Amino acid sequence: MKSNSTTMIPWDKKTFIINELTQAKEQLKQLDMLPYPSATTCGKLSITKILSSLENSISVLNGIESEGSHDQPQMTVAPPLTRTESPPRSVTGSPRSDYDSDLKADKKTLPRWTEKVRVCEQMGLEVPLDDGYSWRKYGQKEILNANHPRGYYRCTHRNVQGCLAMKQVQRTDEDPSAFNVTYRGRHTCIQASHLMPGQPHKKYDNKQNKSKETLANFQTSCHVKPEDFAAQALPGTSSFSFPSTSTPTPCLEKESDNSNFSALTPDNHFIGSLFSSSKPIPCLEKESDNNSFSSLIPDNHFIGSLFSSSFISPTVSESNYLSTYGQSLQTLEYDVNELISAATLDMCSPFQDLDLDIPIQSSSNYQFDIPSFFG
DNA sequence: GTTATTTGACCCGA
DNA sequence: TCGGGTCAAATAAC
Repeated sequence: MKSNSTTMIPWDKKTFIINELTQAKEQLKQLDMLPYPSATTCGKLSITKILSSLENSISVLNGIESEGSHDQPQMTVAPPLTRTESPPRSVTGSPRSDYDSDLKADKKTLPRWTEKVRVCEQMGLEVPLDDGYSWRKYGQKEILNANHPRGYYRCTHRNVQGCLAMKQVQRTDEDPSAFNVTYRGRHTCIQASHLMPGQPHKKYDNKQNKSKETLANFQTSCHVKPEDFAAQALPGTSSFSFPSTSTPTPCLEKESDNSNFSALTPDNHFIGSLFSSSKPIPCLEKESDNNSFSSLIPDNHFIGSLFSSSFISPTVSESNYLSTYGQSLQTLEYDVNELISAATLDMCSPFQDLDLDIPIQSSSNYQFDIPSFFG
């Protein structure tokens, strides 16, 4: 299990990151000034959110700058804690085991954050789609003043690997297609292996076939330049489209207080999902209630917040990473690519976690080499 | 047979 | 006392 308490950032790199974040912010501001066609209003919103995320990241880094040693400033990235949960207990009231006692102690300090997940009604989903982890439902409860019950889930590998991750899922009253998902604790299990490219989630084997077809088509026929992405996002340019597929790829929208990405093709199909081999992605909207998680992600993943939802757990699914990577290409171009390169060189990169060989070049003529990327 | 889900009951904090 | 969270037996699904 990785450390999630403190993270050290060399002083010169921190300054560099601040500069790069600032540049990225300015570029996004310029993009934000451009008019958007109606089909890309989600993207417009995303830029606003990204700007917010950048500003928060910069302010946090500046905050570090003003405190402590300049040689080795410390960035505390531990997420905010809530202690609203009563410890587990046995029916008899007696401790069940030392293991459970440990769980009891650990659960008091579990991080907690909430995301709002929206599913497309046309998908016919009754619950938010799998977030890449395996969950086991252990309870459901009617909640006072709520029209819908709250489901309680814990990590499937809780008993085997002692993973304390849990989540609560509750449909919102105001929007039946939206769910509030409250996570507690981070995964310490080895689910990353289930999520590596080429190893689809077993629950979605059938549904993945068409996504794989899409991926195959995409791999064999696309070389994507950042300017291509930009062109389709900007008005007055020819629209970009991916190879046709029999599977409409639903849109995905992630929101948080600090970051937001929507990578939508002209017909509102989510680009990132084309990078995903694990499962189809419904129209999701994730909205974090936790500010600090967006900018400061444990394990030095804070930079990932620029391109992802509010929280990236250590073993986040590849679809999240891949899709957000595509989004980064689409929206941030040169400066941010350079920023990613710098940040991932010396920090614990989410891409490194996934052992992905992603070529990021500091060139305006950069070509996203899909075959080698997926090779 | 194994694993996951459902659901009523129990426990605990506010 | 009440409401939220969890347990665990029963049931369903694979």
